[in-house]
Amino acid sequence: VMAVHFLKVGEKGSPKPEHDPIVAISTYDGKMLRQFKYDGKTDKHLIEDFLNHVKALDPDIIVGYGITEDWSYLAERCKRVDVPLEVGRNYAKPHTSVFGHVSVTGRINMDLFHNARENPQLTEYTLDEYAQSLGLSVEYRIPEHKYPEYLNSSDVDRLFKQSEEYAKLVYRIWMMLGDFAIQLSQITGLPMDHVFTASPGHRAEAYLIREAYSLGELIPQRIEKPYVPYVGGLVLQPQEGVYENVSVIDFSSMYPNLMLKYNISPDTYVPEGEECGDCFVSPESKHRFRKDYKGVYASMLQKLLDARRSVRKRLENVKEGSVEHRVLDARQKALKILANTLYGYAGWVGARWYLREVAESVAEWGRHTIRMAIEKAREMGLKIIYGDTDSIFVTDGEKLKNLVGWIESELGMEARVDKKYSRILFTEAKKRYGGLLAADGLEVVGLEVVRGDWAEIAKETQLGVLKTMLETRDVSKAVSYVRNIIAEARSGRVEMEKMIIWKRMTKPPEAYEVRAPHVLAALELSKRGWRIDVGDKVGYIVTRGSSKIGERARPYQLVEKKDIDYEYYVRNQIVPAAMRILKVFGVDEQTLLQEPKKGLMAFGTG
DNA sequence: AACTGTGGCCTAACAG
DNA sequence: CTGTTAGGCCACAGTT
Repeated sequence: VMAVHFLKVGEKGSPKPEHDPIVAISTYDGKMLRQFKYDGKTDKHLIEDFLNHVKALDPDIIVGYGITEDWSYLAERCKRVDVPLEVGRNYAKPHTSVFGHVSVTGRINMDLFHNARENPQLTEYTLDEYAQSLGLSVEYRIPEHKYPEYLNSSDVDRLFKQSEEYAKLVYRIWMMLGDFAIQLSQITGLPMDHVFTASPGHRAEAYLIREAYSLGELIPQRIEKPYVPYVGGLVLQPQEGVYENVSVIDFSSMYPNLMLKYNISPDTYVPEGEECGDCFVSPESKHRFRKDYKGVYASMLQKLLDARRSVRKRLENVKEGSVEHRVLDARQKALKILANTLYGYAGWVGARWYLREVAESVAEWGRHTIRMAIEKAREMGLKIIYGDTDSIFVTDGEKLKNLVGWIESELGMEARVDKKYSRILFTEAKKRYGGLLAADGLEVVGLEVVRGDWAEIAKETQLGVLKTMLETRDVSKAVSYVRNIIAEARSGRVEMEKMIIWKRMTKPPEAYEVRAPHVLAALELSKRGWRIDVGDKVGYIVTRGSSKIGERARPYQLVEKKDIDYEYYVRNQIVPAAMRILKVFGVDEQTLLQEPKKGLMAFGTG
């Protein structure tokens, strides 16, 4: 395995291969750290040395972060300095293959960036942020926009050092994720360097192709089909309030198990007008699925679930932390992800095995199942607080076991008490609640606290309020807590970072028809030479003025503290976030907006 | 002509 | 994949 890092420096904005030579290439193979440096005149020699090193080392796997782009950068540089980019085993150049992946003939070319892109929690998608999300600690780094400054200073060695560290970091990450990639490749049949690049849908499809082949089934062509929406999972309306001792019953892998149980599959579906003597019939649309042979979906799921069961069994007898444990754990994770993907795959119009009736029937049987469970729970005298798709929130503890037993014996579905809340708060909204887990800790679902598009100051306030109310139920304490934060904000005693609102770009800035705040901020950035890509997160701060909010939203990099519109943050961020919780206790906005009492609390935080 | 309120629409982010 | 919530823009209608 060879990990590689390319150090590129853009004198004006992001580096361009047309005029910015490669400054250094660092490689690490677990033992040897190598670096090829710019000689001050041309990058011809460092590229040649690097290519010779690759030839000598002859790695099976080349791994990088953003290496897909690096190869095309290197290709352009090679053209300019007249060096053939022979890195493949047949001396071929890297070339584009499927899913936008770049292949190096004879070697496995892994781009960890594609794995990072799958993690929606990341905001900047830098290697450092990605490493941190995997639990690796990262020391101070020179930020990219300062590279040119360092390049022309006596501190240039720190830049080279950093590139070496990056190569080592990439290697370490590969050591953590390699097993998972190998397992995913083995199960799906996708080449290993495609598994991170391919979407979950393509991964499921690769596996289905294997399964169909082994069953002697024909593989459907990819044909454009009309998109017809269908109804999904059932969500119960919660009653606003605080509840004590609430248990959550979860159906385990509900959709996969339903597909298995009713043999729901494109090849077992009986179209309208055709005869079927003995079929499973979906509860609402009356779609029919034959029983006389097992469909591709069911047989794929059967294999996945059986395999996972046996892997988990083997895991019990393997020492934690050992290589075998790591490999097995990676395998059971890969198996679970694939099983859970199949329902989404069935409803994806681009899928070879797409059939709306399949996805529709799965959702129907899901709603049917949960309705039956709710009905039974009520019959048993249990109170239903809430439920979403495959879970029900129930009060009381005694009869729970009976209910779970009934679900397993009468509905033929696996279910278990997943968690217990000692106290839980519901707003009038679905998919938004917070509670204290009996086991330990606060859990927040759907509320602003866990959303990425609210300013930190608002999220922090809401978390404080929620915690206070769940732990002490002391309304006046929560109110004075909010009043103090409002006072601090109004006097500008809040860090600027806490005022940034982040939004992800889903198309290029010019393509938007509505001039929303983040769009205008993105346009301003790109006007100033920043490159804004689809998928990038744009951070903006609302500044003072009387025009529309959008026009006052400016990229946080360009805002000075004195320009911040603190009143906007009070009215549109802090108060709404706090009110979401406090409304439940009858507090109104005016109460929050009053001056804080000049008691100990008010002075305690100054 | 400027202002205000309303509802539809666009957009994003979450739950499962 | 669908279900759900929510903010802000924008066109429009009615008011001043």
